[in-house]
Amino acid sequence: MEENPMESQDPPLMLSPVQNNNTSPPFLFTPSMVQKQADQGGLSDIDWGTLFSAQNNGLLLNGEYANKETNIECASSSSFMADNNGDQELEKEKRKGGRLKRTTRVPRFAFQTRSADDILDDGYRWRKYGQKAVKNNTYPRSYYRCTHHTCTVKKQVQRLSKDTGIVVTTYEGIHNHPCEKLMETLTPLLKQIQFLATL
DNA sequence: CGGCTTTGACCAGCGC
DNA sequence: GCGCTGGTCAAAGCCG
Repeated sequence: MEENPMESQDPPLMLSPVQNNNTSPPFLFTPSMVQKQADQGGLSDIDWGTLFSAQNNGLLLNGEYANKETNIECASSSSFMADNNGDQELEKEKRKGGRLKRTTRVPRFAFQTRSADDILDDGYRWRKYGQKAVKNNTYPRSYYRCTHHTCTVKKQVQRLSKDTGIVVTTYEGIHNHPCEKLMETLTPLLKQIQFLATL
C-alpha cells in the first residue's frame, strides 16, 4: 500500500464506496496493486481489516489516511478465483446451452459498508442485470455489470439480514479503463493544459 | 429514444 | 435423476 496511485502510471482500478453523501474522497486501487496480489495467489496480503478498521478511524487515500468521515467499518478479501475446479492455469471459455460458461481466472474481493443505500458510488457506472433472493437472507442479492463496453467487471450487492445496516459488496474482475468520475474531474484540466500548450 | 431497472424464465452446478 | 440454489438472460416497462 506504499504506492501512490496518482503518481503511478496505472489508472485507478477501483474506488471503494464512501457513503457520506458522497462528500468523502474515494479510495484508489491500482491495477498493479491488484495484479501483484493476484500473481501471488490472491489478494490476501492486503490487510483490509487494518485499512478500514475503526482503530485507524480513517480511509487510505493516495497513501495517506484521509477523511475520517467514513462509514466503512471493516473489509475482507477473497482470493478465490471464478473457476471451480482449482486449476488456476485454466484459461478457457466455452458455451453450454447457448450461454457462456466462464472458467477464466477472475480475482474477486468483497467488503462491507454500513450504509442506508444499497447502491454505493464507487466512481464507475453499473448496469443492474439481475436480482435474486438468496437462502438465509431476507434481502435479495443484486447483480451489476460495469457499463463500459470493454469492461467485464461485475459486482454483487447484498444487505445483511443479521444487521440490516450493513451492505456487502463483492467485486469480480479488474476494470480495464479509468474511473469515469476521475476522468470527469481531469478532463477540464487536460483541456486547459492542451489550450495552454498551444499558446 | 436511449439507457436503465425489473422480473420471470432459463441454465448449470451440486448434494442427495 | 431430481430438487435446490445461485447466476444470467432477455423482454417489458420506466424515466430523463
